[in-house]
Amino acid sequence: MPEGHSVHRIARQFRLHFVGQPVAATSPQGRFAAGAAEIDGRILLDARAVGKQLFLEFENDTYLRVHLGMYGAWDFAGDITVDATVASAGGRMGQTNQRGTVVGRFEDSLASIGAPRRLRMAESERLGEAIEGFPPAPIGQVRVRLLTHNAVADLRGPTACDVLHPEDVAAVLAKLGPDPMVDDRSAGEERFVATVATKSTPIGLLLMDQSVVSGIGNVYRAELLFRARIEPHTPGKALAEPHVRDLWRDWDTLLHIGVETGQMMTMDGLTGDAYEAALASRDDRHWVYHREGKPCRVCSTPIRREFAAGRKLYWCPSCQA
DNA sequence: CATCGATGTTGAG
DNA sequence: TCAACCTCGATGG
Repeated sequence: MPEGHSVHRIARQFRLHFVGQPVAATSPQGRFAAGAAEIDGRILLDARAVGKQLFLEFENDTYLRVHLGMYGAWDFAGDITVDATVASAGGRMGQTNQRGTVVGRFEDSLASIGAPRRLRMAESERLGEAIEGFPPAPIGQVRVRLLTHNAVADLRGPTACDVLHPEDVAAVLAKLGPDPMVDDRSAGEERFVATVATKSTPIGLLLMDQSVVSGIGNVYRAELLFRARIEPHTPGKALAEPHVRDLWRDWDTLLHIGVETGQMMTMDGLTGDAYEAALASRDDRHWVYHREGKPCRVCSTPIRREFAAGRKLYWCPSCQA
């Protein structure tokens, strides 16, 4: 269940360990057999994320486009190294076995390693055997397996997984708003500011609209609005332009932090005991997200929650007045 | 063990 | 507006 930062980290993992290699593509689950056959054996040329979408570019103008949606995840195994930024952030992305290979789940850096925690016994045994050899046997419903001579990536549960050609890729990209990791910094900001200024839609919905800005999900939405002290129902066009610019720049900041740490760090402004306490609780490390009824960390007013477009929106009615 | 809900999107009605 | 998609961790009995 990633927001944009996770997908950028996945793209980086593909760049580090798969780009430049011929890739054997299969669909152990069978549901993507035809698509896998199209890319099977081709060299991976590039891996890029735009918002929550991942584009793997193969030879012959062939792209694999993946959107993880709500449940999707990539599992990497083989000679996958934990990069320095992950290690320094205390991330537990991968677990090294005796032979120096790593099995890591790439939903985000804090996810459990190697296998779901509640594997059936038979699956645990299979996994144990699999780690000893390479490649490991696929576990569960693997939509796509991408395999090089020393690394493997398993995709499960994606919302979207398609083989595309350049014109299709262009069409997808055309529908996406700016991504601070992709677009030129000021160009992205100008696009975002200009779009928001035309919309009467509440800013709380605009931030979730991938055609307005790419990569923001429900957590970052709530946290960005709190950090900016903006009332979520405010129409976009009613916001003062400097505030909209600040929103964009804060998204740029949080996204870069997220990509480097693998965590949705939104309380970097906290210090001392409050920060430690927040980090100690994995489920309560944000300003307002998932904190309905709890006292605002700034003013102690109970955090409010409502459904907006089918998603839970959290905010402090006092700080974000 | 059964049930629920989730960091998301699409398409039907 | 809402169900479907599809997976798994959290929760409760």
